[in-house]
Amino acid sequence: MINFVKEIAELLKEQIADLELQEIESMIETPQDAKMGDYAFPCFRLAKVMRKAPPLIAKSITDALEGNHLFEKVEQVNAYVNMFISKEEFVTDVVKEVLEKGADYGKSNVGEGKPVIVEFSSPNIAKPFHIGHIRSTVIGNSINKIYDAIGYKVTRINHLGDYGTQFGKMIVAYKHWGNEADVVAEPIKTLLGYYTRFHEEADNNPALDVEARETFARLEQGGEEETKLWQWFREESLKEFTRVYDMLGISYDSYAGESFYSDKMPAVVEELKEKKLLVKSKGAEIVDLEPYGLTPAPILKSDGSTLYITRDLACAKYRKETYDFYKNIYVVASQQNLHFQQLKKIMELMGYEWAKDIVHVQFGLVSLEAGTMSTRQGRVVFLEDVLNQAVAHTKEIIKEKGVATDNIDEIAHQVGIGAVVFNELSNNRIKDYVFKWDKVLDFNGETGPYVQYTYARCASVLRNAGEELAKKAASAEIKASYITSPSAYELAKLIYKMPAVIVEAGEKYEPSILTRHLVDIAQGFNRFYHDEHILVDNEEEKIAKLSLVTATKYAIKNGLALLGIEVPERM
RNA sequence: GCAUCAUUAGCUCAAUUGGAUAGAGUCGCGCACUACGAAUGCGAAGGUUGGGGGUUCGAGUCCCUCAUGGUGCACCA
Repeated sequence: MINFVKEIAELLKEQIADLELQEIESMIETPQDAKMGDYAFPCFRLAKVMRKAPPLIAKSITDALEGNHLFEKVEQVNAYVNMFISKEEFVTDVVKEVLEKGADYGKSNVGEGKPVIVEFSSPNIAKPFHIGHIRSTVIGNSINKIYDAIGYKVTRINHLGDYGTQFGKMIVAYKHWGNEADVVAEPIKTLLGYYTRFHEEADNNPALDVEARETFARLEQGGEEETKLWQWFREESLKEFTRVYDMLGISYDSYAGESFYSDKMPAVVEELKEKKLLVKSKGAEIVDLEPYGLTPAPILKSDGSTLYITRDLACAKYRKETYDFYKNIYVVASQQNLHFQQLKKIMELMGYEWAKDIVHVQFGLVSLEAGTMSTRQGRVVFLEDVLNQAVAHTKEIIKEKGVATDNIDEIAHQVGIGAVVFNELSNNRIKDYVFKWDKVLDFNGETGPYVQYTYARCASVLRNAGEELAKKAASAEIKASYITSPSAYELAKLIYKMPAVIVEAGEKYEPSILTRHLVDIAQGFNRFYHDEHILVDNEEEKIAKLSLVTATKYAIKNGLALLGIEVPERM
């Protein structure tokens, strides 16, 4: 496919000797309003080097570019050079490219196979998997897919919260009041019940806390009974998590959680001591980060036991040794900002230059209308319930609309789950939001179902055209002059832009950039669909238009796949 | 108190990282189903980009300051 920006930059370079090619390339813009051209070049910055008024520079560049086969028209407006690409050439190029690449359209190799780790979801064992967990889970999944698509070698890790003093409490509670059958029937709700009961009883009975600490100590030392119980809790919890992951179509390369690093901590602590970073303070062993504007990081408690950050230090080292990562990405809430700042700083102080490759992809808080979520106060919405509700709601709509299908369950699943995921990936990660049922279940406007509907519409047109024509549209030479109308051309431009959008979404760890672009493509198609009749009598025209429909279909399908969303052929 | 993130149309959010007249969706209003799917499209309306300074050819974007809100501030994870 022609790289227009590059081609234009080379043409401009002939006119502007004072700037580097790369700089010129970065200055080329695509105007917000199509009336001002496909590409624009602002000349303000040239005024100083060229010692001429910007509009005059723009004029001379415009004159020089005019007549080049690449352009249909070149205009000077004030300090801007507005360039209009030759439409037929452009549309032919885009459609051909998409049809050739098919399922691979949108992929690239900017990563050159470099290894990247994405840690995401990472729920705590024996705690409910609620709507707040959707963020890390869905954003992380998408970042994985995007990095894979732009040529990195990704490793997907679920860093389970399966370690810490809380498990001492859990084991004690189970031994006092537990029942095996209840745990098997409903693991998380039951275990959570034990956990809250422990806290209630411990308020009046401090002996329980002592017992919990001792129990955890035995667990750390590999005590047989404790280990067995802990493993059982872990397995049962994981079964519940997996149910949700299956619904979302998510899988992992590794479930190495916190406990995995328990035997790797002593070495790191030793290393910190050797490098004289560890100091004693108020009974604990800490790393003093005050010179760097951070609060001190405790590494060992007064009783010598370890902490969350101790494990994360061991974890980062292990990952570097095991995967030799180019980037180690943590998709974790912004609340843990300080933790990751400390982690990076300590790695840096230890002399690891790759500390800079630790990336904290943070996101805002999800709350409920009643306030922030609190499992103890029963103020919580379970993710599984949201997914099930969305699927059920979709099923009703499908019935209502009388969609002719014999796999209503599959479609309801694709659309219902897709709606929830798309909604999550629509906004900037950093924004806080309040979960509202009617918003998740609203399928009009800029939503997942809207984009999926557009896909189904493409599929429908191609079905109506018949297999033979659809095949021709996917392979034959097309008469591009039939698809250069404003709406067809705008649609082609949006499809052309998608691979670059995917790279940008990856570089910024921001799937919403892709989500929004898919809405643009869907809007572009629906406008085209309304403006023009596709299945006309003239066969050449029909095939040309169908090829654009086919290209749109691929773009939407491939794009949604990177968000972790499937597409229905009808809905 | 310190740190940090946010604040853009009634509501939910964009804005090519300093560029042209700040754009979408939604709510409400007015239209369009006897063409290929109305989970759609079109039109009108809606703005002192939280306030105030500054930097420059040019600021929603960068700097300072104030206000409001979220989050975090050593032995939880």
